[in-house]
Amino acid sequence: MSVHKLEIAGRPRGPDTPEALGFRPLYRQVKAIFVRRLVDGVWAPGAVLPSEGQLAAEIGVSQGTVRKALDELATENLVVRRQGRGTFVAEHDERRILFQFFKLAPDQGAPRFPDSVVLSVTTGPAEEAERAALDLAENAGVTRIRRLRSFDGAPLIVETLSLPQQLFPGLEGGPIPNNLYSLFAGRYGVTIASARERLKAVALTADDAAALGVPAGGPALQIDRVALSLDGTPVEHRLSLCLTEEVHYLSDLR
Amino acid sequence: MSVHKLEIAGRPRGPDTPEALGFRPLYRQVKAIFVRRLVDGVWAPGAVLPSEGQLAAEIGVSQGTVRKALDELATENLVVRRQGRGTFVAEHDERRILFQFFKLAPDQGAPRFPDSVVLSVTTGPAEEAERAALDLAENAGVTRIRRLRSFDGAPLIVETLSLPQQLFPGLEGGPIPNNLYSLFAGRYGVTIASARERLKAVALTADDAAALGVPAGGPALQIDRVALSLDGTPVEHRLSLCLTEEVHYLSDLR
DNA sequence: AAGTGGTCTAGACCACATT
DNA sequence: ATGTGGTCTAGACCACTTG
Repeated sequence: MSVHKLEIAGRPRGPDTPEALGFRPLYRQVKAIFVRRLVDGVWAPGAVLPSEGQLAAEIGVSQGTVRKALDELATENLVVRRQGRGTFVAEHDERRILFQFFKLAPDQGAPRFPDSVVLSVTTGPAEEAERAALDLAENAGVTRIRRLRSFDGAPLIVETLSLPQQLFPGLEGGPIPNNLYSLFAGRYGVTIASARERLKAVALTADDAAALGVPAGGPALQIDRVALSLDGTPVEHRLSLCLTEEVHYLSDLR
Repeated sequence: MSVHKLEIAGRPRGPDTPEALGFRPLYRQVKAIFVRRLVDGVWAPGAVLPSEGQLAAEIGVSQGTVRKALDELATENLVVRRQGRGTFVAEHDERRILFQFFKLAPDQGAPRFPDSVVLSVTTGPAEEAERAALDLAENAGVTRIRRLRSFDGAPLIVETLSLPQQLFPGLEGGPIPNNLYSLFAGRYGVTIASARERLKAVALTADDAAALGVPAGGPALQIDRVALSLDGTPVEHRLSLCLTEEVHYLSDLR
């Protein structure tokens, strides 16, 4: 059993607690403990967490406090709760990615995952834009993956990913699977937790148009994505160019 | 004081409760009561709700149950909670719209709200696409607003809104403010609660290009929005065409 | 000082899944 | 039957805002 230093030990907050540092509720401290376990891989994707009661007893708080911490993790899709079964570490299976990270859907028919063909994998020093997006040092290196993604053989997306070499060493050596986030988690212990996408409409360059097999100059949806890991570090930059004749990007505003 | 029929009166659920209808927690029933009050305008935008304790006493449940209902409403941005002050009905002020419903932001500089110039306001029978989007009957009428939106006089968006005449009678008569959602709430008692946007990259038609003051055929971001009211009814269809040279659409994936 | 939402606890019981 | 998460309650206390 591990030992944790909670800012507040037992029940009432002592008046000697430094109040200048701002108030931090117990359940957030507990949540931080859990996030740490996810980051460290103590709780690996797919695994079952101990029950609420066990966690409460271990850490020394009430079950309700553990519950509130787990509820927040569930809201952030880091954990999945299933009544009667238990609480599980979220996995990057195809379903989840389709739901959470892949917002392009066919105008007609059910959402699905495109096939991928890798066009090239290269390594080199990070460019200015990549360093900015990924928060890298000046001498950092990146691995770049360029690939074409299709529905039933019809080219849909041509995209270039930039990944920090330090985080994903040897990536350029092996095969590149279609589901990259699953690879990141399984081989490198890096869990993608969130992403921010910036969208523009652009005219296709000759190069990109050729890759997609369409005339140059036509409109394409450009998606500039930065994906963040569990601890908030940017770990992937991805520039996608999408043909949107029979496909759209879905954004729910709530 | 109003009277509510809760499926379960006191504390324990009797075994005679029809279980085939599925389980519906108390706090969701309470939440439904609150939503009804919002829909009916009993609680108008900007107003303060009674305190948790008062609501609990009135309805006959514990404060914790009221709290959970209010928490969900707060998550859905229907209500705003402020510690020490109270719980307020959410308003469609410019800040909220900018944060929740306007996802276009300048590449450089802080997010802001564009100016609008109304190009035309017309009424007529709903077309096929409008009926589908707004779930209208075959003989229903719509009011269409076409307007140009700009940053500092630089045209950014040309858009056409379609609104059910039945919901917004007389809309074509008066002036059209920049903040439509505020008008919907104030004049028609219709609160926009959520929206679904479908994005594509398209080539500008001669007509749209002329409105925007750019050459025809250039790329534009097409945003097809359907906005839903509190009770889930589609109440607005909006087709926007945006120049994204110096602006992007922001989408957070979490 | 008083009132509000926010946190934390302890305990009871319900719904769900598995054994 | 057992174990899990989910709901509901009651009460205490904390943090924040206002008079």
